[in-house]
Amino acid sequence: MANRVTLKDIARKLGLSTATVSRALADHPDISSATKEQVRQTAQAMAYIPNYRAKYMRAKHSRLIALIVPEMNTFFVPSMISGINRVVQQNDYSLIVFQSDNSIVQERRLVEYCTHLSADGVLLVLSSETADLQHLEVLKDCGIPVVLLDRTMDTDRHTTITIDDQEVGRQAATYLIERGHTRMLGIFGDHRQRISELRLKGFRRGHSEQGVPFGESQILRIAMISELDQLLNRALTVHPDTSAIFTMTDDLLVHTHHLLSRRGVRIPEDISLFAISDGQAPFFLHPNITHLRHSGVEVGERTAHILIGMIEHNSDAMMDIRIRTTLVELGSVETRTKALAARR
Amino acid sequence: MANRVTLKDIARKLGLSTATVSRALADHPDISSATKEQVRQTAQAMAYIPNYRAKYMRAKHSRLIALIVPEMNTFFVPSMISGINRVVQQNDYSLIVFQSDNSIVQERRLVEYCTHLSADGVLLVLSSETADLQHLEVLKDCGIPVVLLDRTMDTDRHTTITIDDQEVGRQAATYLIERGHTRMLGIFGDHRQRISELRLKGFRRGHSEQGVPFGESQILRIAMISELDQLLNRALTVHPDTSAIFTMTDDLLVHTHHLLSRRGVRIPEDISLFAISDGQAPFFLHPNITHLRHSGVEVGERTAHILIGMIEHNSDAMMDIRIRTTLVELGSVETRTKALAARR
DNA sequence: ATTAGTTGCGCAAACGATTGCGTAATTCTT
DNA sequence: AAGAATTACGCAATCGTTTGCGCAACTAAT
Repeated sequence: MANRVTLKDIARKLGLSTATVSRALADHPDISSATKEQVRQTAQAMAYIPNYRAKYMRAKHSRLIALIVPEMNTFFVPSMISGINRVVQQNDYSLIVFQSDNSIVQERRLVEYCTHLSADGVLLVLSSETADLQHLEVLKDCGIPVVLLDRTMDTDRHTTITIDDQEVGRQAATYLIERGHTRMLGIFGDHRQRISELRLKGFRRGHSEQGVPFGESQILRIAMISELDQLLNRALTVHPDTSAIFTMTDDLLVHTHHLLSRRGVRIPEDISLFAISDGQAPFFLHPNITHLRHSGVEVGERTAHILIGMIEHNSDAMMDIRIRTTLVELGSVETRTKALAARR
Repeated sequence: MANRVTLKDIARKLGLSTATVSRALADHPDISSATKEQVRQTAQAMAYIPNYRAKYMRAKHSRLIALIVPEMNTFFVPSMISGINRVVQQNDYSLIVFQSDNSIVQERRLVEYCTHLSADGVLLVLSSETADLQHLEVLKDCGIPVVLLDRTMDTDRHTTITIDDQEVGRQAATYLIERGHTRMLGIFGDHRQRISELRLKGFRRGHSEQGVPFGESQILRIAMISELDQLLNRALTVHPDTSAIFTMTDDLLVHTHHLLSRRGVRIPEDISLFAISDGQAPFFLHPNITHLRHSGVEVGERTAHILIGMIEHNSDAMMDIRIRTTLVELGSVETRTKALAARR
């Protein structure tokens, strides 16, 4: 509340005009170096702090980038934010983070709020309730570029950044099948999200390509983590011959890992475990988990670069970018030669 | 970039003045309900979006709350952010998150940036390099309230919110000693942080109160998680009779847990494990880890409430608030009756 | 010595909203 | 019916900057 020092104050003190002071501080060529030095010193002495709101009112931009995530889940999102943050800061923007709590109502509210703030760009990870992208039109109207990432939808009106979810699902199935696993469980997220359906689709395709049957009862769709316990128990009862489990996220991985351990299941001797992961959790679980690495930091960094590019070049070329994943082989998958032999 | 609709545009279209339009939209009693309705409709039709920067330039506030964290570590910070976020949103503020990467230089830069933004308040988790609080004076000068949380310093000039770190350290030691553990390892964070030193101090006191010796070689100070492996190995070699390990954070917990598992150590049969934790990780590790729960969400919520109180009541009563912790007994600590008997 | 060019600075408008004050038209009072 | 009170709106200043333009003073060129 303490009224801040303004350009006018400096100007008055020095007997100059605010225009001159402003230009001096901006190192404008019209101002003599003597004056510049003087202005700089008194600004310093008077503890002058520029008012960005006033500054950016005239400019058409705010150097603010908004990120809306459904939740700060424990694994992927924090690394993603780290990545985004780094790039955003490097380019002299600020990141403002919102959380939609997986609610479309909140998501709509937040998107609208971005326009109020005149954010220069918006990064959006869709909530699980989001069924269409109409609420993003207001951003288009304001000329605010949007990039959808991680949890996206099919769209030709927005740039999206994901991994090739279907391909990654296929790779997972293929990897396990090639190591002799023919009876496995696939644990997937909320089926309303495209990411879940794509990874599942790929997982199915991996099976069919290899001629391995894969039935509905081998699929677990987990909308809330608390459901996992019961569903996993049931599936393992129905399929006592399960030799491998695939989890499509870190959250699912760590909880599955725990439930298996509690059951006394040895990994990988009894059941192999394979995941899509940001690459942190696999290293503190025992044994370390073989996974397809999907780096949150990298996703964040690339996304931020792209958004900033869109902002600064005013481009709205719609792209659909796929981040590569890398296979990290650790100790959680066992090769079943017998089973393999039997199949041949 | 598409130039947005302003009050002036609406006014022109309706043959009114901007003043009337502004008041109509603000539901000012001076305006007739007929006019209000008309204005609201055209505003809607023209897709009018208020410009918050202009709005808040006159007001002395921005409804922006800044949070500076050293890093988005995988456990405590995300839950804390969730908690903060909830309260901030409920009170119609927005949260803007910055990351200092544990660098004092960045922290300084970010604090200064908060003044540029005219944030209404600042939440600060100190970086490990921060040795004094001088860089916060500029906030005081601007009348921006600050609350230090989680990783703080001794100060009588700022409100701080932590758990009673020393007491919690003491409780941890006491808990383990009462269950017959007299040879334990304590794993602590960066020693430059007060939080580490306090928890260690309490841990020591717990020992001395119970008359149990506790030497330097039983202490591991981990500034970077990569050092843990080597230091833990060495300590376990020096103290092969170690029957319990205490970790002061979730990060240290999960990595310690992994290293122990890799060594083939059974928990709790061979070594008991006890932690201070946000309460998530203990449930996905096997066995579940007995811990003193230190809820990030609660810390975040309470902190946000306090800061908002300071903002809105313009109070600068310096407080030092302690969040309570709760003991959650799960399966990672074994009672050593033999050892206990021997001691008596 | 006159013209032309440069240097250094101020005036004032503008960004988009809010708000104290003034005022015309209407309604109420007695 | 004349004054008082109310209603509904507009004028213009204001928040703190930036910036196009104008202009005086000085230097350089002819």
